[in-house]
Formats: sequence, structure tokens, C-alpha cells
Amino acid sequence: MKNIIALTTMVNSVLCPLCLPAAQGDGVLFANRRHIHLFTKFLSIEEEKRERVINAALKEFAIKGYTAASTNEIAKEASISKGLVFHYFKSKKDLYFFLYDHTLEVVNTELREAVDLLETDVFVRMQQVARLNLAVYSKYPSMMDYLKSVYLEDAEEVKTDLLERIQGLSTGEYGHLFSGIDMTKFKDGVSPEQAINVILWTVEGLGEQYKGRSRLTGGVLDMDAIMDEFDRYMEMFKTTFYK
Amino acid sequence: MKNIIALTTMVNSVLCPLCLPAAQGDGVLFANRRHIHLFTKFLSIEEEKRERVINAALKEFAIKGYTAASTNEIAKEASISKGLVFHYFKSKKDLYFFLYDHTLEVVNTELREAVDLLETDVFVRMQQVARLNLAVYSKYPSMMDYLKSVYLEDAEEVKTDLLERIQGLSTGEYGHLFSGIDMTKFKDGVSPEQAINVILWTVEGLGEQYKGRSRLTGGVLDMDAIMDEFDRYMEMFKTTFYK
Amino acid sequence: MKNIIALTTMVNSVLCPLCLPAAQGDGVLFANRRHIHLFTKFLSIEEEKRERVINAALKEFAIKGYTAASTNEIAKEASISKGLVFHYFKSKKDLYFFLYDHTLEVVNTELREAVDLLETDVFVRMQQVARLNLAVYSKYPSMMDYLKSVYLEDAEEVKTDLLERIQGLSTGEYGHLFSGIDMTKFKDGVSPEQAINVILWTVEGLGEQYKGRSRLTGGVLDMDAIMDEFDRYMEMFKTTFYK
Amino acid sequence: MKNIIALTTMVNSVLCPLCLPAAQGDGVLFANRRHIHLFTKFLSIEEEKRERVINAALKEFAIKGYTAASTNEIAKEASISKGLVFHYFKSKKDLYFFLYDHTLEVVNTELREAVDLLETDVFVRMQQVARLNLAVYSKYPSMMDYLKSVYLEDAEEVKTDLLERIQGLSTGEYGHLFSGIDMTKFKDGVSPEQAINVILWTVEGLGEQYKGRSRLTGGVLDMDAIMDEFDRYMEMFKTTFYK
DNA sequence: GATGAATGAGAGTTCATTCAT
DNA sequence: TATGAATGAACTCTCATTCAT
Repeated sequence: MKNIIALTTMVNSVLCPLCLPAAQGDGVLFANRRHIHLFTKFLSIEEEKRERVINAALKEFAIKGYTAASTNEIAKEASISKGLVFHYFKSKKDLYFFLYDHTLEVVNTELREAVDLLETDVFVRMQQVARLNLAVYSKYPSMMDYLKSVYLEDAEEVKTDLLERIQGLSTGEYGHLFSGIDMTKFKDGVSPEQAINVILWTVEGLGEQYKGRSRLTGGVLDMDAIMDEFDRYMEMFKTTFYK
Repeated sequence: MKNIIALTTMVNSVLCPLCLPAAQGDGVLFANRRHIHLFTKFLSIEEEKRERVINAALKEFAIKGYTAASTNEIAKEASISKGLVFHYFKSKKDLYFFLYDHTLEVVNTELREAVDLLETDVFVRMQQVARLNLAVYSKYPSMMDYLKSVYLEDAEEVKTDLLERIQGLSTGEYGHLFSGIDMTKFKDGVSPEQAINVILWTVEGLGEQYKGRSRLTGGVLDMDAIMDEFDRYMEMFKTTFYK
Repeated sequence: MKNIIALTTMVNSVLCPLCLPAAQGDGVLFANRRHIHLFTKFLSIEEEKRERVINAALKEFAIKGYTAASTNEIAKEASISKGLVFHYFKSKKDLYFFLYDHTLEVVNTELREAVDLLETDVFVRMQQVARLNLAVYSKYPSMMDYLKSVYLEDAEEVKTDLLERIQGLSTGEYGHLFSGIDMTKFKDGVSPEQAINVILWTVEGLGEQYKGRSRLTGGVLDMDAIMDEFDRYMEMFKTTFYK
Repeated sequence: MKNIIALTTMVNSVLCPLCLPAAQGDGVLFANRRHIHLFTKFLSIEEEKRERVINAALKEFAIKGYTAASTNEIAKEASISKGLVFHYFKSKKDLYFFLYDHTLEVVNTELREAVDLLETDVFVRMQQVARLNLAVYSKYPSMMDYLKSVYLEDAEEVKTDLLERIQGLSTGEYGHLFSGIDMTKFKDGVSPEQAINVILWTVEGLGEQYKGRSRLTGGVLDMDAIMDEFDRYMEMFKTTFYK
């Protein structure tokens, strides 16, 4: 399955395609290492503090977008001083792109662990992707939201560089996330590619629905009910799409 | 059913639930009338100017979000003075909520005209919704984008009031937009509610996909190819969901 | 008399060469009008306030140089708000160059009134120049200090533009300030050019001396004593340089 | 010769008067020893490093002035750490005044070697002073520029202390630099004091002229031409001022 | 002694908002 | 009604200075 753009909308609920482009022939995605030589100051501080800063920044950018995000607020949330943010990262922009690169790295690392590319059943694979998503969430709650916001970002200051990076990545192969799926299981008359996209969009739609619901109810979600509903949808797909 | 891009803004299941909740038993959604007694100054100016201001504001908020949006920019785009914006609306926040209420009104008005709740076929109904969407777009090009941005808005200053309004609306019934659908057309074992949701998410997913694609390629889309793809998906749904 | 560079050091006491380059054949220097179309906001405010801002800015830049000068301090000294400075001038840099252009204008205007280019005696001419200087000082006490500081300015941000302006002016004729002097009055063996330079440097040296003295004593100067001393030097020059 | 203030402006080209006030009856100027008990840490490090720090600091202060000078930049230029600067000197201010005192010391030391107070011819003495200047320059290229900048410094933080020091020195005798000059060589009607001042100002004026010229042309100076011009001026003075 | 991470005051600048006209 | 000058809080970023190592 090729259509990576189809994955484009899987933001937040499954995976943003931004983090998928660098798929390798061996089924392993590699991360953008652009920042390895930079940000040495930040990367050498103690882990707990580093994660605090990363999470604070991811959250702020995810919620407010690049322009409205306040480095001041990030510092406060991370319990560090205003000046230290600029000691670690030279500028707001650099911080933003550090987060981008770091996110690619994290997602791809988790990808290798969570997704078994030898698994051929699309529903099992989907569960693996969901697990990956959860793994990222448990470490960086706002990371996927950040990734989504990156994709929607329109601030002049970062737009150009962002497109450059995304397009720079476009030269690799795509779509390994759902490659190797056994297409023969699908009914005649059902395009497997279309079916997979529909499943992905459904997963995403459900995710957004839960998210919106938790906004309204105040944040607590009944995970059992969610899994039940998820299963009901998957069950329907199996019934209708599979032979 | 043609115009998929028009559906682009159908975030989260067609029309954002934020704007639909007030559906009434008589199949007519009514708008929030909270602002009727306010904004009298603004509402009594000549129409052309009023629309200019509304469109400028919708656009600015849709693109930049609440915080980053600039009242100055809105004034400039609408060709009025900075001070006049605050003469019409007391504050940026009030302008924001005026737009929200106005959007509800407009959408519901168009709803009555475009959607025939006696139509029972879900695919036909879908076409009506698309037409509604197009009608709104032709008058207020940024209105649906604004609505989408409202749903994603997290700025502290408006978040609370926004949730209040949404929750205030939540007491009504939902889903009339797709009420009265002939459920008997669906296969046994296929939940009509689930099926409709899946179709909606697919429409949305396709819209986002095209939108993302146009961002990367620079804006030009092959409408024929889009229509073809859209039809292929609908065809698949008819085959698999209908008896 | 050609050597305009010799005038370079006539800062403060006589005239900075920066303000002299645009000398015209008719003996009238014209000012740089670059800013006429800009700064309209600032130029249309009431005079008293405008002068207050100009004087505050001239003083701050003269004393601290471009980098160390504080727009905050300027606003405070001029009794206006911080934001207003940026309402009038878009940036610190623009303010700086507005002052430069304004200074050229003022100095050249005063020049036309104070200096009679038909006067051939160097000592009389010198007195005219001194009068010009005094006229500028009475309106803008820090203007000549500002001009001096401009000439010494090394801040990267303004250096390039400054040189451009200075060199842009260099295409005109120079030195009309001391053109038309009757050279035949000088003794054989005394180079008139050298003699005039010496006189200028003496005027400047005396000026600096008084300035330094007033710094130490607290500001009060005995003008009579100063004039006496000035005269004694001029007398000496007449005796030794003239036939 | 009394008028030490007349020497005030001999910045850079000859000698700043700030460093001359402490002249003693025995023809030897002594340095301000205020700092002897301080800065012991700095004074006990290896010479090469010490000179590196001094030169870096002199340069930075000379170029940017007190406020705009960056301790960070000084540390970088001297290849030491930021913290070490504050280990040696408690503060930026202390560093600034250490440099001031050190400069006095250096200049006075060189003075004793270069200037022969038994020499009675003012033009020969002038040459000695020029040699002194060169000697200082060869060891501390920015020292004289620093001294000049000190004299022009107006930063609130150091202004008071600076004036104190200068006035503290003013109680001693002045002007030994040009004491013992044979006044009988001057023509009747030519005040030797005035004549000497004129010569000093001319030397200074020439210096500034060359400096300004090198700024405009990019730094290269024709030393032979300069010396020729210098000589022509001195020749003129001999002709006109001496019997 | 020597380092550089960390702090917070203050820089230039923007912007919603007020107000005199 | 309509304007835009004026304000001040908050923004990103810099820098002298402190301090744990």
C-alpha cells in the first residue's frame, strides 16, 4: 500500500505521516539526525528535567501553535528560568525544530518495537499501531498533538523550513506501516487500499470523538467502553470487507 | 455527490457538533440568540461593510487562531479603522463570540434550505450536506475554517466561555442532520449509525487528504480525479453496507 | 580649500563633516530629504512634544551610542509611553536614521542663515561658524554631540547604512564652509590650508577643553572668559599667520 | 605650563590627560595604587594569559563603551570561561576600573622611559611623546582607544566613580609632560602656553583625520605620507612660532 | 582554579484596548 | 460615527552575575 498521503489525516489518533516518510527497505524507519550536533547543552542535562522541558514545549506548541506559544509559559511549566530556554535552544524557532526532529526520532524508535511488519492481518496491525500510539502518549502526552499542529502550522517564520524538511523526507519509500498486508482476505469488489484508508479514518474519527467528548465531560474516559466501541467497528469491517 | 473539498471543514463528523447540537424536534436547528441585544451598532451598519468585517475576522481567526489573530489585521483587511472594531465589538473576545453566534445562525439558516429531512437515502443526504457547505462557503469563504478552528481552540481566554456555550447546547437532541435515514437499506449485521459515521469520517478523511496534498504541491488539484476517487469510495460503501 | 577630512574632527565645536557634504555651487547646502515621506505620524504631532522626543533621543544616542541607548529611557525622558516611540518610528534603527536626516536638515538650514560665503576673512568666517553652532545648540543641545557620536558609531546594525549615506553624499562638492577665503592674506611660507586646519583644530580643542572643564566643575561656564581666551588665540594666529 | 585641561583632548594621538595628572615634582608620574590589594587572583596568573585578558577587555570596552561591552565577548576573545572573568574581577565595573588603573600604571611607566624632561625643545619633546604612544600601542593595541573611550564614557554606572578618580588626581601638579620647555625660543607676542596647546591640538587633529580616513578607505594608511604631512605642520610651527 | 548551567532584569518590539477629537 | 494617537502588558531574546561542580 503506497498512499502515504492517505495517512495524512491520521494525526493524533494513529500517526502523522510526517513521522513516517523515512521508511527503509528493511522495514525500519530512521530518524532525522540533523540535530545531533546541535543542542548538546540541552541533551546533556539530566533526563527528568529534559523531559519536563520537552513536554512543556510540546504542550504549549500543540495547544497554541507556533506564534501564540509563549517561551515564557514553557519555562514556567517546566520550572526553569526564562533565560535557560534560550541557553539550551538559541531561539524559539530552534526549539520548535528540535521538537520536530526529536519527535521523528521517538516515533520511529517506538515504531520498530511496536509494529511487526510480518504481521499480515490489517486489524492486528492496526492494534499494533494503536499500541505504538499509546506508548508515545505515555511518555510524551502532547507529542502527537504537537505533530498534528506542525502539520497545520501556517506561521510564516517556520512554514518554509517545515515544508523543506517534509519534502526532504519524501524521497524515501513510504507506507511500510501498512505494507505487507494480506490483500487476499478482502472481498472481490473491495479495494484493499480503500478499505485500509477507511479503517484508518475510522480509528482517527473515533479518537477525535473521544477527545471531544473528554473535553466536554472534563477528561475522564471509560476505556472499557471505548475498546468495546472500537471492537464493534472493527467487527463490522471484518464482516463487510473480509471474505 | 461532488464537492469533497467543500466538506473539508466538516471536522469531526460532518458539521462540527458544536454547531449542530441545538437540533429541534421539528427538524430545525435554532441559533444561539444570546447576542441579539448586543452588537446593535455593528448590526445596523450597511451590509457590504458588515460582511467585509465578518469575512476579514473569520479569515484571521481561522488562519491564526484566537491568540495570534490581530485585530489590527482584521481592521486593515476590512478597510476600517482600528478603533472602529472596538466601537462595534467591545473587545477581541466579543468579536470572537459574535462570529461564533453568527456562524451558528448562518449555518442553521442554510441548513433549512439545503437539507431535506424527508430524504431517506444516506448518500443523497450526504450530497445535500455538501450543498449546504458550498452555500456557506460562497458567502463566507472562511466560515467553515473558522468553525473548525473554534473546535480546536485552546486559548485560555476563550476556552471556558466556549465550553459553556457548547455545553449549553448539549442539552438538545443531536444528529437530526442524519435523522430519518432509511436504516432498512443496510445489511443485517451492519449498524446503520456506525456505517453513517464511517462514511462521514471517510468524507472528512478524503477532504483532509486533498487539503494536505494541495499544501505540498502548491494548491492545484485535479478535481476530476478527486471526484472519481470519491465515487469509488461511495461505490464501495454501497456494495458493502447496503443489502 | 579641499580637505574635508580635515574637518572630520570639527565635531561639536564647529561642525561635523557629515553634515557638510551636500554643498552646492550656489553656496547652499541642501538636506537629505529621504525621510520626508516617512515618519509622517511623528512629523504631524504638536511641535513641543516633537522637540521633546527629538532632544531626548539625540541626548540618549549621543551619550550612550546606538547599542547602549535605551528606547525606554528616551520615552521616559520625553514623557511618552514606550509603545509610542514605536508608533512614531517603526524601530530603534529608524529613529536613529530619522535623527540623522533631521540633523542634516537643521544644520544646513542654519548654515544658510549664519554663514556668508562672500566673506573672505577666515577669522570672520570662523565666527560665523561658531554662531551657527550656537544656534543649533540653543534649539537642540545634544544635536552636535549626536552628530559626533554618529561619526564614531561602530554598531554593526547601523554602520553599513551610515557609511552608505555618508558616501552617497560624498559625490557632491565639499568644503564650501571655508571656500572663498582670501589666501593672499597669509604669509609666504604659511600654507593657507594648513593654517585653516590649525585654526579649526584650535577652535575644537578649546571647545573640548571647556566641555571637559564644565564636566568637572558642574556645568557653569564663564562665557566672558571663554570669549577672551578665544580671542587671544585668534589674535595669535593673526599675528603669526597673516602678513 | 599650567593648563592641563588643554591636554584633555589629546586622546589617542598623544596622551589622554586622564593618565597624566599625577605628575610629581621629580618629573615622575605615579600610578594610582588603589587596586594593589585587589585583583590578587588575576595578578598572580601567568603573564601570557593575563595580557590576553587585558587586551581583550581593553578592546571590547574601547570599541563598544562600558554598557554595550560584553563580558561574554571578552571571555571568548581571551579564551577563558565566562565564570573566570568574575572570579578574577568581581564585576564588570571592577574589571573596567582595573583596566583604568592598569592603564595609568603602564602609561606612567612608559613615560619615564620615553620622555626626557631635561629636553627643552618642544618639537623634540613632542616626538618623545609620540614614541611613548607607540610603545604603549605595541604592547596594548587598544589601550589608548580605551583611554579615549573612558574620557567619553557617560554610562551612569561608572560615571560617578570615574569623575571621582579624575578629580582625585587633579589635586597634584600637572603638565610635567611639557614642563621645562624653553620658552625663550618663542617669538615675542606668541604665548608659549597657547602655542604648545595649538601644537598638541594639531597633532591630535591630524591623528583623528587619519583615523577617519582609514575608516572610509578601509584601513590602509600611507605612513610615509602621514609623516611628511606631520613634518610640514611642525615646520610651519617652527617658522611662525619660533624666533 | 576553572567551568558553564542557571537566573532574572531589562532590552526592543507588538498589540489589544482606550480615548480625545 | 469614525479615527488613530497613546498606553502598558507581554512577547522574544540578551547579558551580567551567581553557583554547584
